[in-house]
Amino acid sequence: MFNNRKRLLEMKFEAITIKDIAKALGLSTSTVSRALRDSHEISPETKRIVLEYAEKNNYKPNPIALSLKERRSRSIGVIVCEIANSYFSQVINGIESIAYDNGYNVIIAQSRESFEKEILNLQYPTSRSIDGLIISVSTESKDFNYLKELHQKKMPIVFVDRIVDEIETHKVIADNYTGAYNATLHLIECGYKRIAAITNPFTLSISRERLAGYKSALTDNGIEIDDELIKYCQHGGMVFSEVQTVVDELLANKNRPDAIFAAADKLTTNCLRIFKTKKMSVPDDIGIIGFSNIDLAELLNPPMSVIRQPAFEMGEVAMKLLLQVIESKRPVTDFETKILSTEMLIRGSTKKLFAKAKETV
Amino acid sequence: MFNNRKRLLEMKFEAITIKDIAKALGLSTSTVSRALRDSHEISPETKRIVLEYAEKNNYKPNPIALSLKERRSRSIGVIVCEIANSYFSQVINGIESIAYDNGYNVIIAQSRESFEKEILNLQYPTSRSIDGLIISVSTESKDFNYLKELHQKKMPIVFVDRIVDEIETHKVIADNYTGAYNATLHLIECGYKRIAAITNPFTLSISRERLAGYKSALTDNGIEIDDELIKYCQHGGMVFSEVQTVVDELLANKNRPDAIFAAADKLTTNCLRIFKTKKMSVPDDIGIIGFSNIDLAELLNPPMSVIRQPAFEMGEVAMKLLLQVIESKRPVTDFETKILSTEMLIRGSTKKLFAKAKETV
DNA sequence: TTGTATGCGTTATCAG
DNA sequence: CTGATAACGCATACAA
Repeated sequence: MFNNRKRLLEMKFEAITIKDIAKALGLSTSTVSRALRDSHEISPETKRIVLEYAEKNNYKPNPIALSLKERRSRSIGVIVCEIANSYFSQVINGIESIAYDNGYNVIIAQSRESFEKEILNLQYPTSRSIDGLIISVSTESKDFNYLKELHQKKMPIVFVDRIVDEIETHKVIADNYTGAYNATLHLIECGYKRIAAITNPFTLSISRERLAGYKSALTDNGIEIDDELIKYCQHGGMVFSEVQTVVDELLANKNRPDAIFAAADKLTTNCLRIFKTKKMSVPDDIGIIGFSNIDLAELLNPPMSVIRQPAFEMGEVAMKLLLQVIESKRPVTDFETKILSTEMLIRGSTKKLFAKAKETV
Repeated sequence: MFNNRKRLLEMKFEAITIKDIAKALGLSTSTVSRALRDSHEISPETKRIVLEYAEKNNYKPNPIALSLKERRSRSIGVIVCEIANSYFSQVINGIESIAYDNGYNVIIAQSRESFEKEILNLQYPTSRSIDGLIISVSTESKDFNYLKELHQKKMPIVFVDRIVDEIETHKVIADNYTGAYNATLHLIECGYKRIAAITNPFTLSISRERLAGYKSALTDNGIEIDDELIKYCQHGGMVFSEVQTVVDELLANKNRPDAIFAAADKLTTNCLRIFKTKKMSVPDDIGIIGFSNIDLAELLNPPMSVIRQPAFEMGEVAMKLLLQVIESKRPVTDFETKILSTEMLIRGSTKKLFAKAKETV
């Protein structure tokens, strides 16, 4: 490739700058700048001329130059494990909507449940091109030093869903404990006795919270907790075979579970996929309930009930909190944890079972 | 709020700059800059010192300053109507994956099917803070002058899915014609005679392509096209009531259709939702097939078949094309339109009908 | 091999 | 009311 740089410059559109306006109008750049910002110390006549010329030539301030000067980019970073996950895409939807209303850009990156990618994603934009960060940590992440450092350096951070307890900043989560408790309770009320749980690694806050709810529901109803019925998926269900393995283990159990509680979106989806390939009907062969935010779920009369998180709202709340910090309407020390309620959608065959169970009472 | 600006400066972390390193080491900024870039004209000793100091103090170049200097931001813009739509979230997934591999940031904005928002979203980042744009136009957009202007100004643009014919640039689409043709054919083969179509406005390329496929399949099989059976949703199904209205119109038809072809993700989903509220079972009362990329669809033994677009791949291809243009590995005049195949997933009751139809042949 | 000066586009400070 | 100058952080042409 020959003189690439020069060619680039030739080809690329050169937008009009303040300097161009100044030259064309025989003014100084500072006058033009002030006129454009409608400063009171500029004569109406000059203002008119400048504004007119700017309008006609479609002048737009260069956001990058502004960012350099103001040391703020008016953009925020969002890191989630996966965009094409209905829960996270709904969260992002909420974030974007508030960001848009406030003139902020949203830069998105996926960790794909990999700690390494999370760090890499953090590094570049983090250094100085984003004003704040909304993050849901990956299943793989155990070492949060990088985030801690960032936080100490005063980067505004808001955690959504998968939070880090040790870092004191704003957090937005669903009421995972209650959600899991009610889900497990529902299975119990349907008549199931041996209820297994498939969950993400214990390193994730959501796993701990949901597992606690699951356990409480069991003990509150006089069912003993069997650790053999609790299975962890290290990669959060990103690797299909992983879910397959734990399900196989469960089904091979001498004392096979009669129901499963899936503690995360991806796990729920993959569980269903497995039962499909095994040609097992759910919940005739096995009862199942899981966290899920997939849109179509409620439409297709699926064979299971789901716990749904207020994803869009969580995104909105997270972005609002982040804005408060960025625009320092709120000191960094005054942080809070917002807990939003989950919703349980009871339907399909579980519903019938549930009704039957109620009848016999 | 008192001296906000000053407070901001105090609070905000000031990252280390080249200037700081130079001062600390008693060197000039240019020497430091060159040492960091591993220039050959710097002595190994100096390099070592600089690199060591930079490492120790966790120096990171300021991306914004770099952008200003190099007149490129290493970030691209993506505009879709809705992120929380499984098709688009999968496209974005593909875009992000290629962008990440090449060190690009992805800035996302939603038009929410509104032309006004599309323009507004375009304006800010477009001016100079993105190096390229991937866009899927909104249902509302009829006037593409803004995009044309952008294109003339040499902003690299790639269209995905919903393209603009008049603008000569790279385009990535699914084979909508064939997808719609096969979908309609499938309904015909299932024994349906009066097949309605619910579609987005004709202004969208996908609507035109899909409707053409639908019509061809009908005429090829000796079925007359009935314009009363073709219904348009001006807001692309974003407004639920809109879909409800057209479905009601169809069902109120003296000569009621026995099947429906839904020509877009959102329309398919909302059709199902309507039949659910009407307590109509699909396809016992009415046959239905539609475009849909929802993940769970294949898992729940849904009552319908779907046409699926290769969303992730479309995103990947779009980003690769965009990179070629941005890094001028390819002249702007040499553009191409990539057409990727759709996939039809036949299942549920439609499958049984289909099998029965085949038997009787 | 290193340093000085300049510019990227903008705004703020100070001077006129 | 307006203009010259410096600065934001970095890279590079030119000097030494």
